Amino acid sequence: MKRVTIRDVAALAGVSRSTVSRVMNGHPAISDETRQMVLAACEALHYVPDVMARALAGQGTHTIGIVVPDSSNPYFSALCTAAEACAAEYGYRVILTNTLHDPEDERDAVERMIAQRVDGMLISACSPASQEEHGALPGGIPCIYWGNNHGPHCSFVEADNTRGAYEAAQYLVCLGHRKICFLGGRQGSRTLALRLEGYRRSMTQNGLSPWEIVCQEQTGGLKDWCGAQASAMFQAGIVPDAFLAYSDTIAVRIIEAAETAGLSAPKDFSIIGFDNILFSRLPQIGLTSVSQKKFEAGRTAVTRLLEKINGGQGETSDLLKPELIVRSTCRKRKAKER
Amino acid sequence: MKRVTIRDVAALAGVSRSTVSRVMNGHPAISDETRQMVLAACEALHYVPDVMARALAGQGTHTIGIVVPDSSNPYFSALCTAAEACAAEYGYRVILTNTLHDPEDERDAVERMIAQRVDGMLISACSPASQEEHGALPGGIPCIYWGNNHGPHCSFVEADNTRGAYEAAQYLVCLGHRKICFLGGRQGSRTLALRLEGYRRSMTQNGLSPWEIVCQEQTGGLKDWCGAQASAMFQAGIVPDAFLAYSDTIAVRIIEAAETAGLSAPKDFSIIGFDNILFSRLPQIGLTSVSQKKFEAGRTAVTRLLEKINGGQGETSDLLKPELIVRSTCRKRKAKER
DNA sequence: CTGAAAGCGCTAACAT
DNA sequence: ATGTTAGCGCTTTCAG
Repeated sequence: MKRVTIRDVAALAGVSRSTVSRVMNGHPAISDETRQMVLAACEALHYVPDVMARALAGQGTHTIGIVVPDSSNPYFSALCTAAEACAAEYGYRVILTNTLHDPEDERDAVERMIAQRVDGMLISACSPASQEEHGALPGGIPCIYWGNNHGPHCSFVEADNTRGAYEAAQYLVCLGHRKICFLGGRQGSRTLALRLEGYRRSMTQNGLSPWEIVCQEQTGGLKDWCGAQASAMFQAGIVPDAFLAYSDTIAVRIIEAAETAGLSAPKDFSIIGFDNILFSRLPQIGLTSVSQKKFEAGRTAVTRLLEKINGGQGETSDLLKPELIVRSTCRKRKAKER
Repeated sequence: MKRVTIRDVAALAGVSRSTVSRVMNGHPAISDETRQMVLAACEALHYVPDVMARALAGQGTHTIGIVVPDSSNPYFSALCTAAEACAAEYGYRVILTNTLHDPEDERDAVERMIAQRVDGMLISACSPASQEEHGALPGGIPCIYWGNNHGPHCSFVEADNTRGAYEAAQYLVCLGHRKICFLGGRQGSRTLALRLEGYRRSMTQNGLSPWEIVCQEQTGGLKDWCGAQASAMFQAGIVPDAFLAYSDTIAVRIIEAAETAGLSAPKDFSIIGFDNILFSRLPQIGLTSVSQKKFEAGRTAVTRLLEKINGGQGETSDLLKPELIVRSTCRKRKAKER
């Protein structure tokens, strides 16, 4: 079955190719009669305009590129799905790449997106450094950064992480916890920096000392690393009053490690995660978590990007207010326990 | 920053455009000297060949299209991520669309993929009917169907659902359960049909009567629907010995509904899910599940697709053997309980 | 080994 | 209101 082109339609309808093109693009100056003819021909032939050719001829591609570290991570998965759905509403397609947290892959991905002539990009960089490295590349093509790992001078949509971490930490302090351990995140991540900032502010304000366990390696499985750290900790008999985990997935790993060591939350320690991903709400998990409003973030990012694509100028920045979803992994520490 | 084209490179290197093209494509008949020149020029200009133009000129797009019902579903999310990773290894990009289980969206998606000139497609259809409807469309472009909702005469990669369901049901029977309820799935889904087949075979073999609760509506949230069914059931005081849930996500909903009604697994009933998704392994869930080897499925599908793209003929079919992952949502029913 | 020229499918002035 | 004519950036015979 050969590809059906605009010529075929033109031939069948007995008009010129431009006329067909005009009909396809809703050009006003077309007689109703010919429009019918053409439409009928399209129908008969199952004609679908070739996006490549169209793009080449100067129209946009109606495609937006999404670059994320790992779309199987529920957090990104939600973001991507929301974005895809929102983009589809506006007639945009989405092309997706995972960088697996590798700055080199990230750079390649951005280049390939450009080669693909995406009309715009949604990027969640590995780190501000990696973002700045390829920041110049898009040259003109609109770009919104997702999450917090971006350098200065660019448009972004991010959750207010500092505030989220601060409020979570305050909550733990109010519950009477004093030895509060922040666990997880990769050194160099701005998200991490922001969350640590909120955490530290709370610690300082309450006269407590920060206790931070952060991954220094730049590649490899962060979750596994964190799980191992937690295990080691419990094995050594060290149990904080509470954990502020870098993410829900990490919180779950910590809880897992704890179970193995015969401990559990909230009995032996309280724990809060970040992101409020899908399974945190399961009664069996009931993880108290700082919610990032992923769906809203996905939509906002696409909306902003589309604004830019359609001529919007200037840098935009959306700071989404996080929300502490209280469930059942934290409990009040009684005075005598301290 | 203007787009840099092959002319710019040609000009800088002092050669013709064809020569640049040859270098870019690793054509053998090129003197080392000119190759160096050209490569240097590319480097200097940050030249990246335009994928659109290249596609238009007859080369493939090195893009594969993925059409799934819902990529935020952990099952598809895993599949997509595996596929994306595998495709990337071979230098292929991936473009993704969610159909949200709407046959019309599905058809549109397939058409758009064709318009995008994808070199091949991975499709997880809503139902065999919807697949057959657009089955003719791809006309020549290679296509692998994922999962079980495909009609006859097409290449596919699927898990052996019948066997999986059969073995799961047998396991429940061995545990001493007799009132075993199959809950979930959408009428018309072939996956459902296959699972039911396995379930029924086991029931019949053991002289038990099937008890099936299946969603008849063709759109809308399946998970919510199932949750509601389970709630209604518990509210009415009906509690099976065991559930065979259509999927893990549905199993979790059932468990949730149970908790609300003051019941829990495996105390009050046993339950097995399908898919062994990410969170089923969490100790807090510990859901016994029929594992679908999603990662392997993703890779196999891409591999087969690439074989086809590179000239492979004929229909392929991979039936992946499922595996029952025993965790802690099932228990032996004591004789006196019967 | 390299260049010139034709064309992939479509759009966008410019004519008519 | 419609047809004509150039390209868009690249590959690919076909000559040299």
